[in-house]
Amino acid sequence: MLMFTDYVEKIHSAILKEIPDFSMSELVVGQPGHGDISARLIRYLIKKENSLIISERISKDIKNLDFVQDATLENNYLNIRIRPSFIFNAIKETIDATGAFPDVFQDPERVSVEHTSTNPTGPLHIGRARNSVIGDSLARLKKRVGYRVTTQYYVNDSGKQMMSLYLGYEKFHKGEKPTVELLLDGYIKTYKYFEEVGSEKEVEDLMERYERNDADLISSVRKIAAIMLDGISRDLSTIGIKVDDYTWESAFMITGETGVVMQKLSPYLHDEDGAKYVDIPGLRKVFVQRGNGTSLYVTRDIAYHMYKFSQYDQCMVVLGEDHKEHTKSLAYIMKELLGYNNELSFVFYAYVNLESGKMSTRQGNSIPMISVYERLREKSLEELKKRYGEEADPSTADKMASSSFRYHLLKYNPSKPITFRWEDALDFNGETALFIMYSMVRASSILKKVETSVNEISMEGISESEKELLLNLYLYPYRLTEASRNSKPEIIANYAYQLASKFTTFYESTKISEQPESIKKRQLELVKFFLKILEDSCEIIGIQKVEKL
RNA sequence: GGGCUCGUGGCCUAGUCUGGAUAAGGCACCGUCCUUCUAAGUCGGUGAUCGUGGGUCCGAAUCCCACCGGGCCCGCCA
Repeated sequence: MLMFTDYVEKIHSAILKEIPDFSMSELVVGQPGHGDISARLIRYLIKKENSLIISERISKDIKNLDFVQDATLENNYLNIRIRPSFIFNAIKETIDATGAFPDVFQDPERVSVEHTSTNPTGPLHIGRARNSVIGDSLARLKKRVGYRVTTQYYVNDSGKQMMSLYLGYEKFHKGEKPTVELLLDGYIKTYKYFEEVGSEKEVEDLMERYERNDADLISSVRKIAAIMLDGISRDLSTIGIKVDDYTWESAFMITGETGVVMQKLSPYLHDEDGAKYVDIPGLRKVFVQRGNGTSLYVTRDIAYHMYKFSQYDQCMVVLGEDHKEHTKSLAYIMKELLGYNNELSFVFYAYVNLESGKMSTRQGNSIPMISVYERLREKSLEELKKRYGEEADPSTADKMASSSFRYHLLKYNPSKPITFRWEDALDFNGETALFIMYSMVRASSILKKVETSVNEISMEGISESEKELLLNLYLYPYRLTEASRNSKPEIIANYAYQLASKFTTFYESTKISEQPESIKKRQLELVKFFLKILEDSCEIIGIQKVEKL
């Protein structure tokens, strides 16, 4: 829960005295051009005879509030300007007292955010990385607003893909030291081989053995999976992502949890040639057990969610949009058939495509996340060398690459497909992480170089660009709330850019070092607020702080 | 064929949930600004009947219907 001085709430209360059913959503905050907060009155006044009198009365009430500078009626909008000193102090008091704006109150709710969970059959490619980037930012966002968050990776080490990976190693590289490259090569060859012989029997046999708890096989497969998973975890760590919990899917088979699931579902099971399924209204049959008695993805996923529900109040899962149908079945089974009331929600994202079409690990035409990162890093270092020559700091290049990569995949609405283009990914101009980092550097630089001896802060002669910046800083808790409520970390990505942009406008219009002392003091404070809040939002979206660019 | 989803200047996007004041940015293009806290930047300009056609409404990019185009799903795969 976020704690801050909420002027919107105060205005809302004031309007409620005249219009008892006035909705909070009719208060528009931070829309440029029309006042800091605008009250949309039209809906409530349109049918009323005495609308003019009511709106005048509201206007008068609002003007009487101590924090309101001015309120004007235009086209059934009441445009309200807040006194800059009140916004300034609202931010300053919270930062001085707690070191952050807004302050946060720890929520007792335990939240699990599951992301990535890609089959360990190859290195992380940029499509899957979209999942990781969204998921990690979502987790950080939920944490920021006060939830107790744990991130989860569900390791699929028991399905068909995994068995094919194992088979590929056994068939094409047995005896060699298993590496990511070697395993991947075997995996691709195996799928080609299936096509050639027109049968997948070999892998089906493996799956059956696996589910019958063949200890040797399970341990061999896990060894192979662990090699791939290590690679994926390493890739994730280069972009600052660390997962708290890894849960191995095979665990639910070994411990017999899938059997428990079948037992609990038994009243709802139907039979079709020995295979078991449940009927879901509006959807089709959902099979939970094969004819040969082995379990299916849904079954194991149910077991996994039973486990998660025992530990968390709320479970969120980031998934590719192709899993939508699956999650409908899962949600129905968990709630309606098994009676769980824990909150279960999903964030779906559309795939990242190439200009040449889709990516596929099996077909070997995917772009590994790490190669994009490396290119970004090279370009960053190159640019740094242009500016600093041999003094260029390689660790800055790491931060530029990681931040750029994450921002590029996060800033879009997840439901929109992305076409990956190298020229876009490697662009450092415009709406990019670099612009945001650059504004951070400029602010840090001011704080290092400009000083003032006075303590009194004057609001005199505050400019439009300063007011704009101040207002946008104040908007942060509203954006956080909106982003968290809708599980949309991209709102914070857009906010950070907008904030950086407001700062840049202010920066270009004012030479702080040349201002009279009491104004300089105010502006230095403003720069401090900016840096504090920008860093706060950047922490969520994975943009790292640098001192020099 | 059925279901879901996306369609906003030449290109990439925000806004759509919760309808409301001149549709907000970036890239590219044209012009402007570095002896002054970092020009990866600034300021200004050109450029959009918000896929199409209907409907609801005082009011539609936003809601409803139909159609067109792209993506995804419709396995005893995951």
